[in-house]
Amino acid sequence: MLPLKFYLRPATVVARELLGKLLVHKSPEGTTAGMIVETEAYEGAVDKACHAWHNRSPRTKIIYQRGGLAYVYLIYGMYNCFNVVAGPRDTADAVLIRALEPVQGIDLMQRRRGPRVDLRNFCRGPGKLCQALGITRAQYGADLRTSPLTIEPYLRFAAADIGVSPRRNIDYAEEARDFPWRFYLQDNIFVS
DNA sequence: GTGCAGATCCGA
DNA sequence: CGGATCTGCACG
Repeated sequence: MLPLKFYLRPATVVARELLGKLLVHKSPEGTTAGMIVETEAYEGAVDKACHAWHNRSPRTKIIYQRGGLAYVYLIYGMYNCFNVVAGPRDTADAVLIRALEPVQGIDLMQRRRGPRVDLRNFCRGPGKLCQALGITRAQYGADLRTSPLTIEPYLRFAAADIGVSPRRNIDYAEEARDFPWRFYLQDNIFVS
């Protein structure tokens, strides 16, 4: 379990430090887990790409809660995306988990993703990893320190191993489009 | 009430 | 490159 303090920092800091951590989901069907290899930070105070930017709605209210909770939303009517809420209460920070390296529960991931999908594509993309781990909006608001959906320490990487780039698919976000807030493990084949 | 765009994925 | 499929929000 990561200490609460880990989460009570800006999304840009948490996004970097989540790399190499283990995302674990203990579901009724079994346990699946993967190492976080790609993240994106969203900071609502200054970030037009953030769902909570000037927008406190039933869907986004969790982003204004303290860090360490799960923000899960439905995208394009079909896929779930999983975020880690960051920062203290009344900040609008969140970290989108974009890709995992599968670690545990490979068989269950295969069943959830389909028989023809190969290991490399189990968790390469925010929608795919939610499907592989069985994460849905039922986990909206889950406390990542006490619920079946948790994040654990796993591997540590040096700053030189971490790549930085603009975020994906936010062309609408004007100047925020170019913020270098996507973080990933260089040379990891599971990065999207 | 209606219309539309979205932090995606898959298959042609 | 287009279609799937649904929700939140703007508009009126």
